Amino acid sequence: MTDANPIIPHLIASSTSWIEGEAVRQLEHTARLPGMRAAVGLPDLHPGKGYPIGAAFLSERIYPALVGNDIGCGMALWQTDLTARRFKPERAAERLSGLEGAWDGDLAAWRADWKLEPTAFDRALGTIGGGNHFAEIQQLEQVFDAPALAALGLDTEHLCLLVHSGSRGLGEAILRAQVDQWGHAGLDPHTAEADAYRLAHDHALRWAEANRALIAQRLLTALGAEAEQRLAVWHNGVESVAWYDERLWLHRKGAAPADRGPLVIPGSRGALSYLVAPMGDGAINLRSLAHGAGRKWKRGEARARLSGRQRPEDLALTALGGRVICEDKDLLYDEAPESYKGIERVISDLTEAGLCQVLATLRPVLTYKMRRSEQSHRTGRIHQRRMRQD
DNA sequence: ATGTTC
Repeated sequence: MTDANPIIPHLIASSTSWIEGEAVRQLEHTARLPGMRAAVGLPDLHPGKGYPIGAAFLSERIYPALVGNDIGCGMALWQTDLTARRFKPERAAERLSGLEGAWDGDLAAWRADWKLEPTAFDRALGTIGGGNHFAEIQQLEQVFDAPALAALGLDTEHLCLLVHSGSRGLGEAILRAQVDQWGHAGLDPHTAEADAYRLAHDHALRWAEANRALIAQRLLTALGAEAEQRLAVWHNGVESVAWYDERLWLHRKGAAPADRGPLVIPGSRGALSYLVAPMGDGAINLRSLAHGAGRKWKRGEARARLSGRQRPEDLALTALGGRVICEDKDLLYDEAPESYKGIERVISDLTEAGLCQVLATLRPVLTYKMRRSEQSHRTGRIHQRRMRQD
């Protein structure tokens, strides 16, 4: 079911930027959905499961499948009290483990602080998850706008912590219930069904935000550090927006909001991240910016392509000198810098289009993705041995 | 992306 008179999607990328054909086809297909009013592909556009990632869509209807399973996924930045001069990455790495398991703190109090209802997925509160999610200690590298940095409460002496995670199994369950009941048809916003989805969606936004805060707290506790949150955005979600004289629904799928002040657009583990200030009125970019470098290779593809030239231990230390904790080999390869496009081009596409300016860059120092417990480590080896025999 | 795996 597609619209007879589709709107023309706008792609924000210079002519020499490489965008996968499949991603553009998905963008065009999505632009044909009924009620679609505008569609934009950002420079990190890449193929997703039916719908592209790195895109924003303005529509008369609400499309849960367009938001995807990781409702509320986003980035939050803290300034820590760790000083860059004294920080010892190798010692810090030794202290970081166990963030995959359930938090042993007072979950009820945490839920109350964040106005969360109990869910069947609360054991995952405070866990990073897989895919491109991470918690990363970063150091401000180059400052282009010192007053803006000071206004944000950031300084170059202290290390930052950037957390990228989402709503884990909760968002997945919300999407699955929608697709089971309604397929991909989308919801009329003036219905009880739409109200029910919005309620669950908005709860997942808060859950995801609370998750990022608890991840930060657990990591900082392990390091004996304290921090204050400076920036927080989500890049998967749908919201009601006043668009000229209409009320429409703005879907962001791997698209950062450009209407909530400065934000960090992270590169891969082997690249700088960019602290940017959005610019412009948001008309051509649907009030959205890229959410990262954008995947170049599909998940599951990287290990075969890379393992001949890079061993897992090579990937544990990046070109910029950052350490990476990731004891899942497939994940380590999938998230290797080579699996991603260059963040520099993504940022220059945005700045050349007049959509943001760079305030500062941040260098990755220590990235935590996942540590295996002793027990699951053994299980993993047994599993691998059995697979080899098959 | 996913208490991802039957």
